[in-house]
Amino acid sequence: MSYLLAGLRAGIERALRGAFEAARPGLGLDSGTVIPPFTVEVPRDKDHGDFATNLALLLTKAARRSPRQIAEVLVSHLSLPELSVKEVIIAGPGFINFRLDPDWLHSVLPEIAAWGDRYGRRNLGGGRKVQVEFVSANPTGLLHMGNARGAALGDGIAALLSFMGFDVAREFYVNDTGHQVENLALSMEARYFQALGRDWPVPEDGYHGEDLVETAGRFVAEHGDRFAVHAPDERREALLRFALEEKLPAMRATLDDFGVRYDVWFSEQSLYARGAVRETLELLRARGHLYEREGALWFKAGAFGGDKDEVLVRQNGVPTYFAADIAYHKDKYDRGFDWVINVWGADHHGHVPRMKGALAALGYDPDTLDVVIMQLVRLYRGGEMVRMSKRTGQYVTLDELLEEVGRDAARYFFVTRGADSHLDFDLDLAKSRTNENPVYYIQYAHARISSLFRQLAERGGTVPGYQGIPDVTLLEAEAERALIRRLADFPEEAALAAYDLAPHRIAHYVHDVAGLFHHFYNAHRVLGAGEKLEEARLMLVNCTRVVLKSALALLGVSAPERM
RNA sequence: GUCCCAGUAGCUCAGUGGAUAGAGCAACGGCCUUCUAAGCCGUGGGCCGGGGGUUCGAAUCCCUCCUGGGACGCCA
Repeated sequence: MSYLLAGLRAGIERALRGAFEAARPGLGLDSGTVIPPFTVEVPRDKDHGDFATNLALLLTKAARRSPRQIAEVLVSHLSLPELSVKEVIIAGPGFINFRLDPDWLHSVLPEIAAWGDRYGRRNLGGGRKVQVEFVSANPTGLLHMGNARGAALGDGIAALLSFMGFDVAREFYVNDTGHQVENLALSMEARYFQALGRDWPVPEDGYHGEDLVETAGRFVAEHGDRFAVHAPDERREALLRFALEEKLPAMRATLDDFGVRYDVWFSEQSLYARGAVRETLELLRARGHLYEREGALWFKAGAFGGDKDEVLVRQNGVPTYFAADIAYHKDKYDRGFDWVINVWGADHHGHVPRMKGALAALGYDPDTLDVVIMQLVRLYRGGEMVRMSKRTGQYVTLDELLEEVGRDAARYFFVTRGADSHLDFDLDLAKSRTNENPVYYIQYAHARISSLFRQLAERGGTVPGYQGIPDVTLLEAEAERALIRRLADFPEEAALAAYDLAPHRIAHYVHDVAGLFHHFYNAHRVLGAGEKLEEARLMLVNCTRVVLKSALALLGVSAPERM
């Protein structure tokens, strides 16, 4: 709702609290009765007014009479000074409905025009530092569909929180050490010898992607066969370094093409290099949360809500991934983030309780860590599921997806569904240039408006803006009022989406706005509607453009001026 | 076996305590000498997986069962 509408809602809420207090004696409620957690919401059905509250329904037990009777008592004590509430009606089982003076809509467009591209922004965060970590793929190959969904989701969440006034940092955790990286080294070694004509198979659990064949080929071009005779450790080290120096910038470039820019690329290796892992282990040990068993060092995760205890240092003395991850999360808090959000694939959900447990063990509030668990992505082409297997190296990469369907469609499709729904990505739909495709439907609305403005400029006209607000009371057609009403929802929608860490709400909202615009556009002429009416409609159209553009920006989707 | 996610229109999914459950696509029927038809209008389509419970009120919360996916490693 517009800021004005939000104010009205807050005013109604206050008035209801006042009415509750005043109605205590009449309802036979003693002073110990607290007001129940009632809602003031916008009813789905327009006939039920602009706002409705369930307060009376929630008081039936305490007041021991029918909700409609309670509602009548409440309403008799209700005073709504200075609010543009036109009537209050008791309806249905006992809802109290508030109908606003319909003229309130007239204030929406001037409000949007005044805020411009800042319309919808809030300062709920007050500059609080929040970190969003997402993708964090192993630097061992190319980015796949799961990474892509994580990128779109994480970036969308970050954008929403930024819109809400948080100081947001986007971070990529680079797993540049450990078992997976060793696998990469061994896979590179195999591809290296293969390039030199030797029969040397890629390890069973190695990386079988074709990209390593090319990487090894470039290594040979640069270094020839001289590493063939080196000690294996040196050879693998050189191959690994070469691969990482190629893979990391490649992933960065891909994500850049996807419209995702990180503030920090955080190296896991760096945690070891500066002793952060050891320090964290010492801290946990000092707090009495570790013990040794069978030559390994264990964390008492079970005592902190985990399913079972977890190994932090193996028998062979090498810390586990989990140990490094704890050190990493401690580092996040040490850097001053007081809210930490991770976007993880569903295959990591079991990691959540022990990570939170580790934070609790270190003395942090585990509730300051939010982990958004994202379900898997399935690709469809021609109605058939595209089988993907990392082991065989057969999977569609993000690069290929961007090549095939383009950035906007990819970004939009990945955030159309809630994170905890499986995502079926229909490649044919995403790249179709027809009305089947929701991305183009929305972008088309923006392009149409832009086209209007081009023609207006050719006629020497200007878009009504900050000075000289036109007479918006002329916008009384149903299609106009419906569009204005929906534009008024934007700040509330953005706030709810941020609160739920759910960009898909914005995806649905912006589609809705586009639909209302197309409906309006088809029913009413803008240019040539008559001087006063044309001005008013231009203003409506411009405000629609502002909201479309802002909402699309939150999703990382462009707002084209032509299509 | 234990835990997590999902099950809503033919398909893909929104809606997670409110009043008569929505959208897109698909199906069917209309609208282009007029600001972009990548558009609009209309029609049909639902035991909200089954059962039980809590509540004035349940798609939404609880229990149980069924189905699909995922996790349960000194991998990450």
